[in-house]
Amino acid sequence: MGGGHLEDNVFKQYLKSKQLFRRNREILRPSYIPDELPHRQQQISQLASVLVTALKGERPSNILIFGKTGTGKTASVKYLGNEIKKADSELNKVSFVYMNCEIVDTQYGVLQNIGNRLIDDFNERIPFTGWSTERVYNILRDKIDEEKKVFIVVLDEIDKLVYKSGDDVLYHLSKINDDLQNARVSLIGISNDLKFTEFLDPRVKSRLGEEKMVFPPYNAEQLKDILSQRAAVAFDDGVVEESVIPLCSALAAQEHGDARRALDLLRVAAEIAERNYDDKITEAHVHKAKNKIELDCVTETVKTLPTQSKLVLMSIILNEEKDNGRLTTGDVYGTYRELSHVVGVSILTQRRVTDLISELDMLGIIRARVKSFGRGGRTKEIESSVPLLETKRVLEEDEMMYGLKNYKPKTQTTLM
DNA sequence: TGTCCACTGGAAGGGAGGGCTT
DNA sequence: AAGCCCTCCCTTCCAGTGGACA
Repeated sequence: MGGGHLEDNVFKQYLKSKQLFRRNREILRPSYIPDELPHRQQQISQLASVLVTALKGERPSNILIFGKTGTGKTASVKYLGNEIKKADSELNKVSFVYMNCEIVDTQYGVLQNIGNRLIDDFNERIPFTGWSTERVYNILRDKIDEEKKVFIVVLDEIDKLVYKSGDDVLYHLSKINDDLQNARVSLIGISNDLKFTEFLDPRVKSRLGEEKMVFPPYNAEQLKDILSQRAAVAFDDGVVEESVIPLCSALAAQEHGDARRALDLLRVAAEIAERNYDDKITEAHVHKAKNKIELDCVTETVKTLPTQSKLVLMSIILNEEKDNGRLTTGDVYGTYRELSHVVGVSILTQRRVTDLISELDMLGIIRARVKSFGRGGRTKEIESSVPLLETKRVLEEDEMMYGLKNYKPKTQTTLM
């Protein structure tokens, strides 16, 4: 490095740049649980009034909590979990087990997971596969019953579990108290789908929903309070321009009052500002953040798709690029067969591909609606709902798809 | 009014892949 | 090694269907 003037030194910008985050940026992550949850006092005290029974050594009623994403359900429950642990630290009569059923979504998985939380000895752990479910249940039951204790088991995203694996586990868990001599178990189910209880066995439904609560969405004002509270800890005074927090709140309020979204907007805006070496967070950063979040979300989902789904998605995109009117399952399947042949993977049946299409629809990557074309038959009408070029680029990054660069499908879709 | 198309989506089950048990 | 168990991904089979057209 020759003796350059500081002006043209590569480190110049770094030296000049200012650290925007005062502390750990975790504070702006939705998973962070602050000491106080604004605008959730009512829900928290209602929950507390039910759960306090546990501290008296008796079983609290089971609770079902409903509310859209980002309405503070998980945060409130975890917050109470911590409070209970504090209150119980001397007596140690209560155990709090939290589990996310989107990650653990099988009967076996749920039982195994709860069981292993209670087993310290590594050698006694329940293996993630191999045993019969009944055996896992028996171990779990015995383990729970060892002490006179109250177990509060939280099943977050419980609807996912029910849709995937039915209600057998819930049946057993909600009835486990009949098999216990000493301990007591109470369940807290968290769901953002109000209707999932319709899929439950009536007995399970009534046992699980002894208490029900709904978390309403936050409005823009409330979101502002939440953001201000966290921003005050995360940033120094004056770093956040005045209009930034109201803007984040307003944008998130449009998305059914999603606090998670509001926090993400603010955090990503700050990150963008930091990367640009700006010393303030402005509205422009928030708008950029909004686009980035949306695009990242798509990119991430597409990237993590299994190969076969990627091929199906690619087929849809290629067809759409040709733009020949409506796109049906048959068209997509035709192209899909072609592509699979080109890249040399096994070709799935149309039945299976229908399911993959439905999955893509559920992920929000495409839109697929069943429609009847009279004599033309009844089938899904498909259109992608992501930016074509970007998505295609992401798909092409997959080694599997190398052979498809610049590939033009041959299948002629019949024109309208 | 009925026909008939091009699928849809449920049911059942196979088999591979993880792993435990004896 | 043989015999289990549980889950995932997939196939086979098939009754069912909305609505344009004859």
